[in-house]
Amino acid sequence: MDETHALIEQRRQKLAALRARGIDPFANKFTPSEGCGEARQRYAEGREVAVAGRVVAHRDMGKSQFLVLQDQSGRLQAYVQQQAVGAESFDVIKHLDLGDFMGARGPLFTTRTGEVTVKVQSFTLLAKALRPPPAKWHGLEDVEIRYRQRYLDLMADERVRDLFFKRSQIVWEIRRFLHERGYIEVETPMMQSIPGGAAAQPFVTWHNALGVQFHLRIAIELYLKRLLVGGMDRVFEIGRNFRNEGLSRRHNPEFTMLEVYQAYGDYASMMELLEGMLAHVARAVLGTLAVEHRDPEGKIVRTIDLTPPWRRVRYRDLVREAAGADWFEIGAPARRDRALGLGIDLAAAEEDFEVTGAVFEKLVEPALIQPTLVTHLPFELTPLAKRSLEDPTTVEVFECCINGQEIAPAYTEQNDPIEQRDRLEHQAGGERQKLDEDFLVALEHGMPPAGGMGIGIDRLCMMLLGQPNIRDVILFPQMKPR
RNA sequence: GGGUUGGUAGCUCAGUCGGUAGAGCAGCGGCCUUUUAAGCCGUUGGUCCCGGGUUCGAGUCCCGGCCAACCCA
Repeated sequence: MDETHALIEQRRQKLAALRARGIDPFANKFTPSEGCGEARQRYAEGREVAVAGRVVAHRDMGKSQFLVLQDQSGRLQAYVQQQAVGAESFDVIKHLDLGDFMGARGPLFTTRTGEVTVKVQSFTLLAKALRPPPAKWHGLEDVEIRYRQRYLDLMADERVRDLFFKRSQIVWEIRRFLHERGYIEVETPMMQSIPGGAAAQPFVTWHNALGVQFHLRIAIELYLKRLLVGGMDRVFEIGRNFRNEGLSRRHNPEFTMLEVYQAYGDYASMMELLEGMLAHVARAVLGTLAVEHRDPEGKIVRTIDLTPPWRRVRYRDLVREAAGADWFEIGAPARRDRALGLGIDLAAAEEDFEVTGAVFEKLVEPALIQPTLVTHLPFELTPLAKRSLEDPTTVEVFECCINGQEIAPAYTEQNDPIEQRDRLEHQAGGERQKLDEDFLVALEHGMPPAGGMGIGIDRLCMMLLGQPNIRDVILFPQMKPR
């Protein structure tokens, strides 16, 4: 970031030299006939093209030069001969820097080595780069620069570009899948006076004109349910949630959530929706339902099979497998002791169900690599779901775990306004958190029975794209300010 | 918050037992009209993260700090 570095100074001098020769180093416009990658794909000997891109390679051969231009569609080599453009223009090309943008016109041909190339007849300098690009062929290794200056990471590493193109496709295919099934996409407030729908610390902000405190939303849920009340039977929203928590390999304070609600559905219909959706997305974006995760050396470390139907298993059965078949018979104090004996930190677990929850989180969830729908969760964990008719100590809920992480919880949504009020009051524990009265009033107007689901898009992308760190699927992950 | 590892040229990295700071790439100059990690010749470039200490002498050893990654909480 040194403003006076010699390399930057050199480029500034080149800029001044270009201007002195009457050349505008930042042209207003150049209209390509096609992308660089497209020109290469649609090769025809002698076809005239106009292409533009960043200069990512420059090979000076004396009286001729090779450049490689890169744009979003790919790369195309450009060949410039002195006799074709004249000595003066040739000298401009000769002193181009890596990172500069240029547009070029000319016919396509194939070199002796088989490379599709545009033979430059004329060119336009589009943008002079005043700073050198980071690396030529090893990509960018400094992770902090990769995240803080993601544009450098993107220009240096094709794999990173591909990753984020794929993320975009994943979100696009989710939207397509839901639209095709009659779900409509909505947008609801991110600034809420009473943040609800999850148990998490919110970010606080302030509205000057109203003179009131707002919170950034921690979940979308309560607003989408209001829309169910209003008659929007199939709705979804994809958007940012904010939770005031620490950062980790799998937590970013702002993260993208899909929430989807289906009137006259339940948690079981959400299972089918989820299985169908992820199978569709994997097929469309990856071309397979067998998602391969590789280590840095390229060796396959695991393969996740998304072929429906997925394993369905009860919460209690998984806990018994991990913590002993008699886990639920031994009593709360013994459970606590045994959990500690299993090496589980119970500092945050006050209630008995939280002890079991810690066992699930620390021992069960990380082992669920293949897609698993965990059902019959204890009702204490989820105040917004309906109780199971067959076992009232559980709720009609599933948590979908893949790749050792919870990817999606889904409920049969609570639509009894009286029971809902009881549950929320109990969870709020008196003064600690204000109730969203407006939501409860909405429920009193009648909400159809419904299935609802939330999917963490970032974690979904981690799973589909084989990335172990959430920051590698978020373009600009949260960093401590410098 | 704890543990581990790391911080050296614009980038990627070496640096042995403590003995005057290195390579490749990039840059600059030269040669080369089908190269492609082009090649060949020459060359510029350093607060070795910061501050102390030990020593005749510290990139290297010791102490403290900052920053980062990973693991744990």
